Amino acid sequence: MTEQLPTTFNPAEIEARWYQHWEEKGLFRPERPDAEPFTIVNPPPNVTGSLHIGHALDNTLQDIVVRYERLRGKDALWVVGTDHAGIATQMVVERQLEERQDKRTNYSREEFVDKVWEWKAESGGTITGQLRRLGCSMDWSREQFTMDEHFTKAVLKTFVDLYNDGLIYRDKRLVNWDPKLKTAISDLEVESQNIPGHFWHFKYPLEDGVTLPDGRDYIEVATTRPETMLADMAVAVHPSDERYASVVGKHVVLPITGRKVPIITDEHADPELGSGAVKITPGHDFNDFEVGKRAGIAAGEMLNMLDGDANVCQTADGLVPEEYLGLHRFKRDGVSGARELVVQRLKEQGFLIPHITKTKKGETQELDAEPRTIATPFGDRGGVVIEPWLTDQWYVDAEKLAQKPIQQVKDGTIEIVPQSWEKTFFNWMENIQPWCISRQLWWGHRIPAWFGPKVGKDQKKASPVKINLRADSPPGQIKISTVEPSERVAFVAMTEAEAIAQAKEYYPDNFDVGVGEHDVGVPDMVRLIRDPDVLDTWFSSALWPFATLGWPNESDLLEKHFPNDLLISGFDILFFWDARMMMMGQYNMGKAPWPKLYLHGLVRAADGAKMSKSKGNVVDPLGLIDEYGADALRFFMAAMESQGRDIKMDNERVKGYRNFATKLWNATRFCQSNGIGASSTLAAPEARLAANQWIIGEVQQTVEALDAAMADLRFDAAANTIYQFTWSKFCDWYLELIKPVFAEGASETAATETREVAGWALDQIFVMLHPFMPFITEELWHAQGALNGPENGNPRSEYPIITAKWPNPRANVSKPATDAIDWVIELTSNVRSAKNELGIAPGAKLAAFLPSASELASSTIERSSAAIERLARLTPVTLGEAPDGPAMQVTAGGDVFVIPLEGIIDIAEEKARLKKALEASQKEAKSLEGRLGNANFVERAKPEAVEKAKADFAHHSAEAERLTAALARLG
RNA sequence: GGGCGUAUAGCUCAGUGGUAGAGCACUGUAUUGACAUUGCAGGGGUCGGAAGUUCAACUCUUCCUACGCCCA
Repeated sequence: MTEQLPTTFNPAEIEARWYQHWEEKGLFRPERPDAEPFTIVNPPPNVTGSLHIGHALDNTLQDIVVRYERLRGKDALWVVGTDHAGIATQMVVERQLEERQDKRTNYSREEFVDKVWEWKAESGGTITGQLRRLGCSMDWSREQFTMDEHFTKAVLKTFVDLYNDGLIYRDKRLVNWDPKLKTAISDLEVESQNIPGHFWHFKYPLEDGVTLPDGRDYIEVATTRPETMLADMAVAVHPSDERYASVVGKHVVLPITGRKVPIITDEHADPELGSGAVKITPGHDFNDFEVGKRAGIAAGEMLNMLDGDANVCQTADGLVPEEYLGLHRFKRDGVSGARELVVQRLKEQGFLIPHITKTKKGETQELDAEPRTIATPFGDRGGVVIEPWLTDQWYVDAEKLAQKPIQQVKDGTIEIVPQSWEKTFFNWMENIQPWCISRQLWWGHRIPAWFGPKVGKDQKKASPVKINLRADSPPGQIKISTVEPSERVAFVAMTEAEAIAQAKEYYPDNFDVGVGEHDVGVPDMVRLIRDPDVLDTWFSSALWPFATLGWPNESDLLEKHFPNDLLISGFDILFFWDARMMMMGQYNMGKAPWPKLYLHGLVRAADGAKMSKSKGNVVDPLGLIDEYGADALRFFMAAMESQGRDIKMDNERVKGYRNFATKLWNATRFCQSNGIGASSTLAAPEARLAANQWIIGEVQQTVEALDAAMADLRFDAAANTIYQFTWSKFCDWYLELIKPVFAEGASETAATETREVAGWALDQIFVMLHPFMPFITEELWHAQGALNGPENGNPRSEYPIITAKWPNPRANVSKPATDAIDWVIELTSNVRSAKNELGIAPGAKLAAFLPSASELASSTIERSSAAIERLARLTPVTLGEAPDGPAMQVTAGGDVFVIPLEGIIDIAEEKARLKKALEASQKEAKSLEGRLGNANFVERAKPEAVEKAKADFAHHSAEAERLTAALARLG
């Protein structure tokens, strides 16, 4: 890429080329052993996923920070990798099998897992390729996967350590069961939705002729889930509810099952809700579970009436009638379920209390149930209603692990940006529930626990036959798969061998211990079996900040890059991922994983709706890249990212930033056509000309503003700063100001200086813009380098911009010089504006008189007459009184130019213009006068505010006077 | 029911205790050499409503209204 740039900027043409160059040359992680580290870990996307607009935002922000820090000389490491995403990935592969009329259970576990690995090999590169298209400068040489061998080691170690510390335990309690995926899920994976449903009222007859004070021989209960009455174990009333005090301790006989259940008291029963009496199904409702426990029912005794598919099964007491067995819990695919049958039977038997209501026409109507909106839990992956189900699962004691992170956020060890998220964080962390981490899936990290039969102390020395817990096991051989969970003991270890060793310690000396289901002819042997479940995906990704760096092995890499410096994530995974990294970071590493957590919002559709596949309003970032270029999309994301707000998609704005890239492209072409090439110094060149000093000063201010914005992670402010500088200062003013320097016959010294300064300023733009728009800046950087390259001894063109140096102008610009340019700019704008209002052709050159010139004016007119002529189109400018006759007045600073208008314009129009300006000044002056006349203001306001008001008043009064005089002169 | 957030120009959004800004859109205008993916100029806002604090409120406080999100 030398010689000439094409006349139009084509993003697609340069993007692939530069990305490949960076990656091949290892530029995303240049060797900087002595440099200060800077580390970000990428939230690992699902391995089989593809890039959506949220990834585009998340990764753009991270790349901006990483490129910025790399340019500032740090050893910047952006860890990248993918997540095995247990449920999501298994679902994808199962769906593929379904399409071929096949299913998972047609295969062995090993065969199926192999299929998932095959699928990963096939499609795992999709999203990583897409991240490259976005320009993300991650360290691909160390790409990670949460099921890499070393990662698995980290996961197992964490599990074993937590278990040994009592922070992981097995418990029988209600879990959120997804009957479609047939696995337990955590609280976070449950989404509550309000859906229309019903509230049924039933009569539960009192036993043995007992009656309520009002004579009724039944208790009325209401429920939204009638089918669960098959497993009801009590009726609860509030302890202070007088209506039922006389029957507490008595029993009701449940319709259908005939089960006798007690009437108990519990705070959970709300006297205001329905009849005040509530049916209690401890095995299928979270609240009832707690009520049941308080009533002294152990988890193991709680009745269960559903199987893993949420079909009715027989309860332990065998009281569920035959006709219910096998029915689904409720109507599904048009087929009635247990719910419908229960309602039908109760109605037939007279136990249903109808809901009486009036129609719109005022007629009384009788319904089976009261219509009601019900907050219903759904699995976020499976999409079906979650069933609270009593099972044995592994839990993390999240409450204990949460304590240190809570404190760290409170004491500032971890800063959450924007801070408003702290409250949400505390609210969740301070009420955190045990974290269910076991999943009944095949794809994932298998839990390192091996079960064997529990042995009582007295059995320790007994013969093998006596610890044979089940009749169907041959003597001396114990198959754990036939042992009730409550009769199992777990050996938790990193390896099978360690688990066996533990087991040998546990079992009587004369026992041998092995692993596996079957055993033929080996007596006196305990067969352990590994827990078939896998861990919640988030259990492994919680280790991401250090397991990706090699932990638990110690290394320089880990030492240098942990803790990380910053985490950027969407607020939607604050609890799923961020909080758990805090817990695991603290537990495993003894430290917070990063000192700062930046949370960004969601990218929404143009109408503000959440994007979703079902709504069909998903915007594909790759499509935007194809249309406008990756640089434009990235700049859009940055410019729109203000803290604490979601981003609404706006294609027009992306287009605007594509235009911005084109603007820079053309500005560079202009520079090249005037012999302006690459800079050769990091510091600003020596400059004498005012325009050059001015742009150097502006660069300096821009760098400062940009650094300030980046320090605060104000991506919008950073993007707008570089945008405004490039377009409004550099292109609109500086390039226009220097055009005369390259005119024929102009000073060669001035041209040389200007080439140096312009080339330098352009390079500073490239570097400052590079984190936001890496592709075009790299392209133009090299194009400029080709113009003033190594053949001239310029070292700058030997390295790419990605590893260039962040601007450090160290310039000393003179105030009179920059003031002069600001003055020219003001004069030019005012002249243009006046001409426009008076309908004078913009190109018309006008003579101007300056009756009393300030020092700034006279020296600027002398030194920068070419710029004044070219931009303000005033020529000649005479220092002195204007001849009599109609004229317009234009100001710059305190200087008033008189521009004769004879023959050019209608005097009336100038008078109108002056009058408008006069009114504005008078209004301002009057308001300021009023304020200054207020003693309270003068006495109590800050002195600088008073000073400013005085100065403004003086200015506006003088302006009004001047305008009045000018008007008078026009007659 | 609890918590959080938002409300500023037609649209999308910044913003500060001293009477408001950007981009897009709109209006007018310019076109022989960087750029029409452009230049120049302009119109447009009682900063959601009410009360309070203050010399001064778009900004701070309280309440209200609307919308959105999270949790139960």
